Amino acid sequence: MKRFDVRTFRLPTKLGEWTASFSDAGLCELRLPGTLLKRGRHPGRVGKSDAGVYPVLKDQEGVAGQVLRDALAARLAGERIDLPWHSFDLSSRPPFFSRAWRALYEIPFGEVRTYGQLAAAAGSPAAVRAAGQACGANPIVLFIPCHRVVASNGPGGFGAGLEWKRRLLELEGRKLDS
DNA sequence: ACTGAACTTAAAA
DNA sequence: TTTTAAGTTCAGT
Repeated sequence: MKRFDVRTFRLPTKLGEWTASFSDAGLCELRLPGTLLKRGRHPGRVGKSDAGVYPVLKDQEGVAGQVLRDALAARLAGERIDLPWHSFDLSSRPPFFSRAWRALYEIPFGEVRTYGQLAAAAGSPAAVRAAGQACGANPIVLFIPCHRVVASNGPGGFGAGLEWKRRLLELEGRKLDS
């Protein structure tokens, strides 16, 4: 069976240069400026920037590309914009992660949940640590809102750095504290 | 095949 | 306040 190819693009925004990857099935990765895909797991982990290696996503890259550009710009401007779940390509991911990401997607704009609540929503109430894993492994930052999950006692962690978690929550009118 | 760590948590020591 | 056990996945050995 032919393996579909993945095309990666840069997306310059008012908040730095993001990176997006598309497979034939849809958006399979969206990461923050200054983060790099760590092979296998932990996309979004901090690493050397690879800005410049990929072409800039242009309007003529197709509907999916335009939709993503517009949605990203809108979100960074504070608008409540979501992308349809079916536009993501989350194939071949471990079962619990898939359920956790789906549960993340269900968290409304501007609201937050704890890792415990996420684990329960994903079907395994005791898998709180795994919930953290799933957040860290989230391939589509922002639109699968792993930034809306905080620890029961504090802010919790964030692969790309807590600065980003705070920034993304502030875009939704939330302060990262408690 | 095992072990430890990972964006945790609640309860026990 | 510190320690521990728990569910899921992956990296390292």
